[in-house]
Amino acid sequence: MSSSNGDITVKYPGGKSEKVSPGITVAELAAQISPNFLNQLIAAKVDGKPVDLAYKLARDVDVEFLKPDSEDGHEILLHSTAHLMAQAVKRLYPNTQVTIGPAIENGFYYDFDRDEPFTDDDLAAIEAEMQKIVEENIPVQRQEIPRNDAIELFRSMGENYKVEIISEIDEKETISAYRQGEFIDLCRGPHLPATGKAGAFKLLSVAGAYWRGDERNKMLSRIYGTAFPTKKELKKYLNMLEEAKRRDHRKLGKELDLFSFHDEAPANAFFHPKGTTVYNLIMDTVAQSNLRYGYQEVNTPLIMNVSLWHQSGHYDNYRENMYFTKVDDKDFAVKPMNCPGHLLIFKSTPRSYRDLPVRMSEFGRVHRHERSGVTHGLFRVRTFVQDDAHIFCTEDDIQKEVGLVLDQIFEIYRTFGFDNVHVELSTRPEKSIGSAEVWEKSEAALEAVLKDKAIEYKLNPGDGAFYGPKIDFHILDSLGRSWQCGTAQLDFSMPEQLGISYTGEDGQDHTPVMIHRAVVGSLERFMGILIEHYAASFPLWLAPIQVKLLPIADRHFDYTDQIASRLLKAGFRVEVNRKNEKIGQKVRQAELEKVPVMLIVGDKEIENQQVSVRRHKQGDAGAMSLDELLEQLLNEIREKAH
RNA sequence: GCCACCCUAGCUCAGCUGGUAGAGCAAUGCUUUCGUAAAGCAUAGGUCGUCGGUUCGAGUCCGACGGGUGGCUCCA
Repeated sequence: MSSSNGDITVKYPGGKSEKVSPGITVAELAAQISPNFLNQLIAAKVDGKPVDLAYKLARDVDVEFLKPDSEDGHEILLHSTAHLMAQAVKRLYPNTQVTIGPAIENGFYYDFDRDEPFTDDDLAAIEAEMQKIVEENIPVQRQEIPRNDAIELFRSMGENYKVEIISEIDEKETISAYRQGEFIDLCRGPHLPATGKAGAFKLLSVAGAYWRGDERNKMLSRIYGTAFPTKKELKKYLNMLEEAKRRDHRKLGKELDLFSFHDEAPANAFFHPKGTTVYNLIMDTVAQSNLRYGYQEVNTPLIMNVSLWHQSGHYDNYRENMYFTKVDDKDFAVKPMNCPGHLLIFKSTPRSYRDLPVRMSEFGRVHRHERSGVTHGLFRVRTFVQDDAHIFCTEDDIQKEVGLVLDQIFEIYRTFGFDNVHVELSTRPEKSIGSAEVWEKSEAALEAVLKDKAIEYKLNPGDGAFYGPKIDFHILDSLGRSWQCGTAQLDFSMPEQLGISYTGEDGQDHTPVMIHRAVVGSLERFMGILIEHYAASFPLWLAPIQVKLLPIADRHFDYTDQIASRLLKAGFRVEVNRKNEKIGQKVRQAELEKVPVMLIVGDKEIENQQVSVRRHKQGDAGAMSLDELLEQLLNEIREKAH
């Protein structure tokens, strides 16, 4: 589509355009602006498609130049660094087969097939070899190869995985490979123009991974790494990883005596007194809120006859994750979810439309047998308590009820210091039950709620549960990590399955809609998230020990005890440090324990009938009377200040 | 479940190529009674995850089991 004089038109994102001769490469185009500009580029997008700098323009196109600090550019940088690593691996370990090596969020990986899997100790050598290849500054060249030639090429190199991949590529697609020196890899591209363009990189870990993620396939050896345009950015990322490690709830949980794990009950948390305090505070916060939002709390058995689980469908769909037991020769199951129990309660009495909506909540302990390799601290355990609830209502109530659920969820997240929440709406999956009409209606209802409340959300088409669409809530913690916690799911299936009904205005029986909802989800997991979010420096209202009293010398014990007992009576969680230590050491201990308020008591305080206040991480806050302090602290707690 | 790595005192960790355990912190005792992130001295504490094997001899080598850590969707 070139113009009459043979030139083609190139349009840039800013709206500017120019005419150039066909056949010009992206690099040449950039060089016209300035050689220095070209030097900053690593690739480009032509008509929205990422291409190499060597890409030749043949017709009128939109061109966007890519630097490595853009999102698309960074992805290319990561991908090229993966190739760089593969080249280094092939140099060091020639009888290794390469498989795939994509860019991922925050990094890249490459899977290798090798008799001897890689260990952490190999990483340094591979990194050094990568650095050498960067210094060699080898040009990276794209080659388009006819299908059969490509198969022949990779077969002759003994790269059987590549051959397998090629044979699965769509007939219509062009097959391309990228060569850098002696290394050639099947790849769609684009890539950096030369290895010298690689930024700062680091190899992070090795892991096993199945070929194509399928556990029936061979286990390959995967190396993870990351790369950034500059050393500074790499360092920033590595610091963030260090910070995450420092905040790891498993580490802090042990250090601060919150909980422990034992071989006698793998992947099940034992909460110590301090951990139990935080755990109960989370539960109380939700329970209080539930009351305000019109929920009625219930309590259902842990173990129920297996027939119930046949009825609910859990036996067929969830059996692998359930615990079973035999009592009096009858088969029972330990509940993995609370819904069937709630349905039994609903069913236990005749219900009228006047009773709806029924909002039934339970802090229900569930047991799920997670596979041994997937458990992780408090984040993934085999028994946990859900702040579960089920709302039974009519189809017309859906919008209003879901609206209330949303309000409550946002309110509670704010209380815990999470202001940044992502919302996702998932719609009908391919495998689903229920009529198209009901699905449309309920999806529309959920969407209407979100629009009505002007909540931004991401749509996940086809990601809903088989029984209904859902809204998921992800909170962002202080390190910017995202955690899925709350959920609101519509369910048209289970009420019918268990035969629950209410009498309508028309005197007929109707099946109510059920909304499953959880705010914090798993209390265990939420506590883990909270620990990492606050780095265990909990706000006053959540801290397991709120006030630590630090007498200067033994003769101050009596006055200290008086203060302590007054604080206890006012409802505070208090400890006194009676060790034979200097005040500096007592302060240090209290700081390490992350106690929000330290009270130093000595001769001066006794004489003035005061306490000297020190706040965690802030330092000396001066002396004041106990009454003054109490007012301050009680106020802070009432507001649940962060 | 699968792959790699790890398991030594309450905690964090030393212990080289096998010769039968060590530090710091914590704990306890004594001295000290001290003003906002570590006082001094002393004492006690481990069948080196469990079981089996190799060896004259195993924390150390081999195997099984238990527990843990990082991974196992992100498709050349």
